[in-house]
Amino acid sequence: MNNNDENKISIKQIAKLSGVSPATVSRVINNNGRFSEKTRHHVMKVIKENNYGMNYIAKSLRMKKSFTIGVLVPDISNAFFSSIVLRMEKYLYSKGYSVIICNTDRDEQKELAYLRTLEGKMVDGLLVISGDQEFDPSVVQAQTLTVCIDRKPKNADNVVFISSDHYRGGLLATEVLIKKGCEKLGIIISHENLYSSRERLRGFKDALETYGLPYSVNKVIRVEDKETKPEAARLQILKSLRQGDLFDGVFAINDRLAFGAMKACREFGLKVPENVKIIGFDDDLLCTYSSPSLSSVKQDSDQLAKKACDLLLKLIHLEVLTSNERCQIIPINIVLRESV
Amino acid sequence: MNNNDENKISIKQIAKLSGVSPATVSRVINNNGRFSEKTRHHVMKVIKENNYGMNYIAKSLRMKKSFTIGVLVPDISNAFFSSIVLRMEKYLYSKGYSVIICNTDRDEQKELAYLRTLEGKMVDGLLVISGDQEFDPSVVQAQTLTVCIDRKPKNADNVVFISSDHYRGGLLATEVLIKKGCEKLGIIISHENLYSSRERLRGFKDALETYGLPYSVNKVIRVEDKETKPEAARLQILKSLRQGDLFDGVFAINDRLAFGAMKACREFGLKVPENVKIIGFDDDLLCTYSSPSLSSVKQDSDQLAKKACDLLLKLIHLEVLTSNERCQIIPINIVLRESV
DNA sequence: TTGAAAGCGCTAACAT
DNA sequence: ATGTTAGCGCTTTCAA
Repeated sequence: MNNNDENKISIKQIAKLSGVSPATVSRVINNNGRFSEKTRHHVMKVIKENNYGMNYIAKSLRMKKSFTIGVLVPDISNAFFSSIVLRMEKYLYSKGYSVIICNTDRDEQKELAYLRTLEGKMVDGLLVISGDQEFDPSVVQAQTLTVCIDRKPKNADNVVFISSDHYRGGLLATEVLIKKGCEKLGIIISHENLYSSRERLRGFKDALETYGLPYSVNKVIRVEDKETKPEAARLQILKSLRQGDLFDGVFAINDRLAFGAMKACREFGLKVPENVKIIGFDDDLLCTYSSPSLSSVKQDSDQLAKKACDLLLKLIHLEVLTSNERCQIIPINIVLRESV
Repeated sequence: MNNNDENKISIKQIAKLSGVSPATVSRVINNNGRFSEKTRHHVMKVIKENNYGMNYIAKSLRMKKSFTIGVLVPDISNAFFSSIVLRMEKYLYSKGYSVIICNTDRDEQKELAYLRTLEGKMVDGLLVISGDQEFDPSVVQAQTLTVCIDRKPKNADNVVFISSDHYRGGLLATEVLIKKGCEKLGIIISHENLYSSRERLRGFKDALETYGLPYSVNKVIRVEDKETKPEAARLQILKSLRQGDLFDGVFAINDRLAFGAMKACREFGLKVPENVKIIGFDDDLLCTYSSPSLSSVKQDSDQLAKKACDLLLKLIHLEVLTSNERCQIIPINIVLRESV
């Protein structure tokens, strides 16, 4: 199994060693027919013996296809994103594709620069996960196949869009709080220009309206965009509480914010869930292990990832997608725990 | 800014449009000298006007250099790994490299297959993060430059090794528990063939010895390798407790296990930290937000990532490394919180 | 069923 | 300072 050859061997050399032409070797490797069984056997033997490995760079140049997918993600260290990327990588690997990972940092310039690089590396497709602003397909070459996850494309025509039902998540989460008796609700939110954040907020507002609870701006607690950490949420909530802005229910736009909120309430002397009920979003693994355990809205990241990859592969194989396929909303689930 | 060209333009065409040769265009693009300022201006203008973008595949084939680094990681959805990968990607991007991410799933076959693919894609180097068994450099071509993080290379000669001081982490964590008065310690551990796990365990044992606490096998609570989730830890700890295996201090090999242990103790009626003190490893963001907050050993993932990349880049630039550089141990920190 | 040859877009040696 | 040319390793047309 030792592959310690200094110089990679090429198809040309395999051809010479096998006494056939490079074309035939290529046909054998790719199982393209037009060779005899006997030839196949012999060529394969030589390939094994010499530990030949395909040079995908040369293949890519010739075929204008890199067997590589670019994945744009704001920040891979985010638990939800990394779980999606994990799924994508596994699925795409099984289909013969590699994944180039691009942390955009929510920086438009970096995103743009990365797109240029990815084009230069001839990626066969783009998976765009979340990110500020709508994704503008005109910044990539028209032939660049793209699937957006949790991020609206500017021009839905050429780009596939797939998303969790964030609106419904916000709606149901808020409804849970209301049905548990909460009357003064707060929402804690960051990254408000994110499509998913806006949708969750919209769900929150609509729920309030449905149940006749007046929505007023002071119920929205905003956390600086660049501060997605629980600490920022903790401070903001504490500030609100100290200003006399009391609430008996909090919908946190994500679990990290929820953990920060829980801590703030505890520090302020409020008990969860007795005095204030809290629900988060993303169903982080640790929701079960906080005390009290945290209720949360769970996205089906497996399905999100798999569907996105499937659709991209269909595009790559030049299949025509129905308009239903080009825009899909994946249902969410509510997981109730002690915090409500 | 619209880049919606259907056909990418090549150096050859830029050359024709500029009235110079392809070689000159190449020189201008790569700033390789041997062209006049006037030519530069003109060529650059044509490049801008026609929205030329480098074809890195062709460049790679010619230069035998892909400006791409392969990153092998057991599971990117692990918080510690993803934070390292985030750092690596950012740093390498700033140096002009892209990152192909490979989840090995701790599966030797998948790892091997990926290595073949990466070689075929002519990656300029390999960053290997953790993983079972030692990394065997003989499974890759000799010229494949490799840096191992938290994973021992089988033959230290050709591969750079860089790791946190897991041994010291285990030692200090255990010491903290002992100094806080614990006398019956337990360690909860998974993935015991991981270099890092073994080192942490070794630190635990040595601390016990140093303080004259007899080490006996029943203090080691093992969690199935494939079950790294807190739930498995919770069940194992509960089982131990019910068997009458009481302890007043637990060192968990990672934070997830610690969270599970904390929950188990709570369920068994033990108070943390009054009855049992707990310390974890990795300093997950949520250590601060659990209740009680969790003490933990913090690895310097930023430095780990940066050093690993720096060393790899040095190898790529054919710099000779000193033996000190080829094997580095990064110090850890203990973060004490309520759980002790 | 097989082979010869062209060419993907780039760089680098060599020539001028 | 600039151009000519060969060739990286592969696939694919065309011819046999």
